[in-house]
Amino acid sequence: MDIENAKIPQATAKRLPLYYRFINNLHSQGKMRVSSKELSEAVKVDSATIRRDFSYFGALGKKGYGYNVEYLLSFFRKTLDQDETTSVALIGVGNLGTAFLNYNFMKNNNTKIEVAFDARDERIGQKVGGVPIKHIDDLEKHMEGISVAILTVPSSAAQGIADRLVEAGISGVLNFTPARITVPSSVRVHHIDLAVELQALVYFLKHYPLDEEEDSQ
Amino acid sequence: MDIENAKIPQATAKRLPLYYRFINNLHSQGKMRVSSKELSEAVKVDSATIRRDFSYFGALGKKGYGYNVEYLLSFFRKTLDQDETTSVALIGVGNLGTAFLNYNFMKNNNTKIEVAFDARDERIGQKVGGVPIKHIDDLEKHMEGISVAILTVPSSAAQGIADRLVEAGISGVLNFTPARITVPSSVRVHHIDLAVELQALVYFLKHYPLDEEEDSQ
DNA sequence: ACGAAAGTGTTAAAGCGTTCACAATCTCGT
DNA sequence: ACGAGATTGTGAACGCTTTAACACTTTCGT
Repeated sequence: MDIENAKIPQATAKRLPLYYRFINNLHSQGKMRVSSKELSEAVKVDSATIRRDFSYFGALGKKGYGYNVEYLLSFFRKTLDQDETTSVALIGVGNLGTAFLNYNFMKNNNTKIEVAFDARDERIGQKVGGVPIKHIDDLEKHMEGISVAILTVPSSAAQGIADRLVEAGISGVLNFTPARITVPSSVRVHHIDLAVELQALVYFLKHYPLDEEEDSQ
Repeated sequence: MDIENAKIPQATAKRLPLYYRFINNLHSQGKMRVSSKELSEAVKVDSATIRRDFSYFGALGKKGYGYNVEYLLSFFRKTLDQDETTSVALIGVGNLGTAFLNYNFMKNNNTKIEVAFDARDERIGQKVGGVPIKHIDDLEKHMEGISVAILTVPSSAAQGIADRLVEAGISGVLNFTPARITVPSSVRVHHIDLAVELQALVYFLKHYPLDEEEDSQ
């Protein structure tokens, strides 16, 4: 099954969760069918791109009709492995970490934050968003079955914790610290740098024509 | 001056804030020179890409030597308009919003969050991270001189507030809600969807070979 | 039952971004 | 003052992504 999946372009793969959520919305609104044009307006992705994306999975739609919402939904559920849950740990229960814990990921997602870690004693033993908080010193004791970590710690602590996560066998890290962490090539790291995002937006505003539009990602 | 700037690829523009921060770090460490190779290891961007990026601004380095940190720094300061501050409003003082307010943006940036808005009465009048909180009903009264908005509200409120921001003359929106907002083409919107980022990371882990590495953005 | 309208799936082209590879240039120790 | 070593800036190749465009299929109102 991976042979087929491996052929899907990365750009497409990044849009799948987005498609899935909107199709989910349509379904709960009771909508039965949808065209690439309609979907395009909702998710702000060119309709040709949507058709192309879908076509990597075969012929999901019908010419002259569009896509059956129910069918699309069940297809995406399978494809995104919605049934098989990925266990996630969150490191650093500050404001950003708390935001994540309170976000109801299970609603549409195949991921669950099983455990959170913090360095402050007064936090230990509490639950936030239903997730128990453990002490960062005990990281290694609670990492069984965890394959992904969300890193929302001060940037000075990032590399040290990353090293421990790698040691504990992590597969992927979502890094919200400004620090660019170094890990073995077998570990996938995605950086999301809030300050950079804001600064980049400002740069675009100042230097790019203000009347033709592309979109974020 | 825009004629020159408009030629810079978007991918490059997105990396500029990142470069700027690391050059800043080097400078405060007292480093006098840096090569594209060194910088590459720090920011996790291919050294050829860095040289290419820099070359869009002319010849910033010296062959056989590298780049003078001080010169690079002053150049980037100019280029990123570090001197001219952009005023930002933050809408929605939840956990995520609070994280932003406590982030010291002025440290390295040309942006300042001047005002925050929330719908909960008990929040009004407080300050978070030095930023005063106003009631969302009074949005229009406090938007003078604000050109960018950070949207950290519940997604159900996103479009309504976006409409009001547009009415108030906003230029750019950093949208953290899962909702894809609709705005005139003269307004730039960047979406950052935390759930999608996490889900995309998981998807990559499951479906892409685990031993060759690219990087986030 | 037919024909116009709708809308997919895909081929082909254009656009963008990254990376290779190396000539040109500068540095620096001796 | 020289030559080995370092490192840039960039032409060219490559690969990925988007977009245009349209043949083909299905729908649906009359």
